[in-house]
Amino acid sequence: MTHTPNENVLARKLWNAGPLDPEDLRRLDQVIADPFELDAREDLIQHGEDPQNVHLVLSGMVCRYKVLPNGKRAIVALMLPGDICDLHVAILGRMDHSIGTLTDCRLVKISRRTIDDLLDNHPRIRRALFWSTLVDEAILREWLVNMGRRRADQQMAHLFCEVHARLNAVDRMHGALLPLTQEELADILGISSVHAQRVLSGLRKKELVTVQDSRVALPDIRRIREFAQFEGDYLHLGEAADSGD
Amino acid sequence: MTHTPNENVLARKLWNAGPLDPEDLRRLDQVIADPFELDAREDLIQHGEDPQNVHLVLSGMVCRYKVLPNGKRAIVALMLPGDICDLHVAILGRMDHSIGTLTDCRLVKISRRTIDDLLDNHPRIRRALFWSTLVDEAILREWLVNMGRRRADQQMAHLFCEVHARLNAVDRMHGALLPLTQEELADILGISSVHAQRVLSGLRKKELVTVQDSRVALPDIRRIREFAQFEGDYLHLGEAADSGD
DNA sequence: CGCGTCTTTGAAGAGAATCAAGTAACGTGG
DNA sequence: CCACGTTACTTGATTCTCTTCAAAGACGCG
Repeated sequence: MTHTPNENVLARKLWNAGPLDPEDLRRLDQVIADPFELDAREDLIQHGEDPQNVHLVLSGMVCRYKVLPNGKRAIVALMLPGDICDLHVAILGRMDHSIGTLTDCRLVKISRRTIDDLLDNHPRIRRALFWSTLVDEAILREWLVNMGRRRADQQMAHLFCEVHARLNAVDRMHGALLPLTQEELADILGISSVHAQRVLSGLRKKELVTVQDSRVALPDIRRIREFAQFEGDYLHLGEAADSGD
Repeated sequence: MTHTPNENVLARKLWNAGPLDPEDLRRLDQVIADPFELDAREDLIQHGEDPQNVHLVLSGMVCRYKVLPNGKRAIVALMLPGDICDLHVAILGRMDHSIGTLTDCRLVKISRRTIDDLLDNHPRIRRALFWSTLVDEAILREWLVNMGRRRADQQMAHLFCEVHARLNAVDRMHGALLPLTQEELADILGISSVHAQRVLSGLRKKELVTVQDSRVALPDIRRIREFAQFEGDYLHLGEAADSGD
């Protein structure tokens, strides 16, 4: 359907916003030319910094988080392959939160100059970047609804559905997702890790998820989507988000 | 300090992103030339629509909301004078939520064509619009933290502090804010209206807020900010957000 | 093996939802 | 002018979800 153009995850992600020209694709290939590796649980940027680079995820999982005065951590976004972590810094300046890896990652640094070039001289890419920012916002809105209005079990199921759909949009994946500890899961959902454990084992008992070495899989997408009241439209991925897998 | 350029609330808002040229200001004056009025509790756009216009708030208060299968409403954003309600539609297409007024409002419709013109041909305005989108995102992140991690009384106090700071950034206001019913307040905070009442009267008892005909005022900004653990940096307003009033 | 990290389970208690009544303020029509 | 309906606010009692504290089991690793 929306047949992605190449092996460049950034291009694949932005392709969801609409077709790009071969010239755009070449530019995007340059952008991801020089990746580097990072272990799990390392910070990319910390609150208050004013970094000169923007980061793109090629593989692995990265999160935005804030630490509260009482020491608790709130994870406010999950970045998957193809996601740009912090377009902010190119425009907003000082970081109002931190960014760190959850798993081992392959990443690319993009300079502010490159971002400015993409925004100023490549209208289709600019539009696509704007699109991805707006989608990020839509995801935040859904997380807000999720947190405020749903019980923890539905909320957790909803998160799984979302990650599943987002991974599908950049890379048809086969099998497992979410290499998260229960504490990280709790920090995303805004619940205690003890409760996260109980909720997760509840979902397992309902056979909505299976877990193998702290990796979650969804054996029956349709059923868990129904349970979570998951409506993928907010991801703005076209049919990709709606298809079972 | 950041002395706003004129009586145009859109220009004032965007001025927070950085200075604009006289030419930009003239263009923005054209944009808001033809306002219209709307009563409280009217929908501007509903979930699923694909509208041809974007809306700007000149006065009053507008909200984004989603309605859940169980009939409950979740308010996921508050738009104040100077805020553009739905840049989304110009880029994302189908609405994934609804937008409605909370109070009587003065608004402006902006056509998609105008938005495209601003984005394509006015680099400083484009940058400012991008800035405002990223600030909206930052606000959502803070709401998410607020909802997930703070007790309802701190959460409510935090909301009051935010609205106070945002109103100050476009228009030094004198006195009252938030003409909200307790049910609307509850729909923002993700709590029941009964609990909202108890929490509000708790804040009143602590003399952190005063209420007159369902309008909240903050008699001692410094004290309520401390209570709410409010740090205004996420609003990216420079000193405007930090000053008491 | 021992150590740390993560997971699992139990019991007690706080915060918020829900259900239920009752009060206050306001506009409307008789 | 008052009875009435409507809407918002207030209060109490009960129930539910989740937290906190505590401890024990599982797993991987030097």
